[in-house]
Amino acid sequence: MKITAQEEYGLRCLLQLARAPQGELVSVKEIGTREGLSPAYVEKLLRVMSRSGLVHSVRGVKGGYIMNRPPAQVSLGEVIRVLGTMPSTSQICTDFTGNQQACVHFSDCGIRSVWSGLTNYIQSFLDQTTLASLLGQEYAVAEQLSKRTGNKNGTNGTPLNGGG
Amino acid sequence: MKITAQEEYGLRCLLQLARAPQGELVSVKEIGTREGLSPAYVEKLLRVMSRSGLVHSVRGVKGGYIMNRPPAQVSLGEVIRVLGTMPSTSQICTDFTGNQQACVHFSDCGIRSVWSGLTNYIQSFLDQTTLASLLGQEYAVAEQLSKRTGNKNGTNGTPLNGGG
DNA sequence: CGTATACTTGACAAAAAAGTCATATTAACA
DNA sequence: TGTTAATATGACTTTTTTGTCAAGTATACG
Repeated sequence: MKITAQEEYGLRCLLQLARAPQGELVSVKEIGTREGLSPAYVEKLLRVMSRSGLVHSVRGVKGGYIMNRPPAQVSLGEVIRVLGTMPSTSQICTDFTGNQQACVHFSDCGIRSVWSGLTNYIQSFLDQTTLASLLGQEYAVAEQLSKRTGNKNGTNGTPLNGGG
Repeated sequence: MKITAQEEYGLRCLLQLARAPQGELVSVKEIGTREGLSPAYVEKLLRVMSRSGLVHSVRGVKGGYIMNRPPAQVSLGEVIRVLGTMPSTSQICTDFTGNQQACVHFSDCGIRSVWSGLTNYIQSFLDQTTLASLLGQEYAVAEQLSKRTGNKNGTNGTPLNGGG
């Protein structure tokens, strides 16, 4: 069970966009500097998200990337599905390289059921988490209000779980 | 988010041992045949589990592999921790190759908290699932009873989730 | 226009994971 | 005690994933 590099770094880059004031573009170079990643790599990750409509890009001098939807309306599940290789429930076992007979046709294959159960379980966690919540509740609220008050910069809130 | 090959195939091999009648050794060759995997690969996977005490090996002519504990007393979580590279909560971000400043010291790193929350969430699912339950409830019961009745062969039961 | 800045693209290089092989060791059994 | 069947091990090859590069295209601005 593993979080892939593409998911980890892709999410980091996306959060940089999520943190930017509404409507403001952020350049690849800027994100690279903030996250300590090479611009070429950041570019690659952003491109994946751009192609799937998660972010929007603007070329040319003053160009950059920007989120297509506000962070409160994007779930982690969506991001991970775009960046990663999370198997959809229906794909479980279809790319198994072993004995398909033993896997698909016999009823004593205990694997499919756990993997699909686990996958659903994880998806439900991810789908219930929005990017805004990752930036802290304060930020999420600030975002909602920003359209009215003009206060744009959320600093930090309570994390989901005090990890170390 | 990905289930690694080692986890997938390692678990399959382990389940073959779990299905074997109590006290009976199963050879690598036999497992390979049943799962459609090469003996060399099965060997490698079993070795990992052997070194960490999940299974026991017996060399020589009538040798083979056998579980160290009954399937009802082994959790999926334990198996996955042995086979895979699930990050422990404390490791989250320590192997991040980017800007550690941005990750560790700033409070606006929303990553650590989600990853550790997600990791805990997954672990709790895995820790609550025993190998016996993967073989179907009937089997789990049969196992418990086998010491008294001598009925050793559980066939199949209801999967956790009708995946496909 | 021309130039500087930024995204776009596909090919490539490096690293990690997956899977194989040859060889050594152990134990049963005739 | 020699043969056979099995595990043990580490080096090796292949495949996949990560990450880089160089050349191209679009846009702002002087």
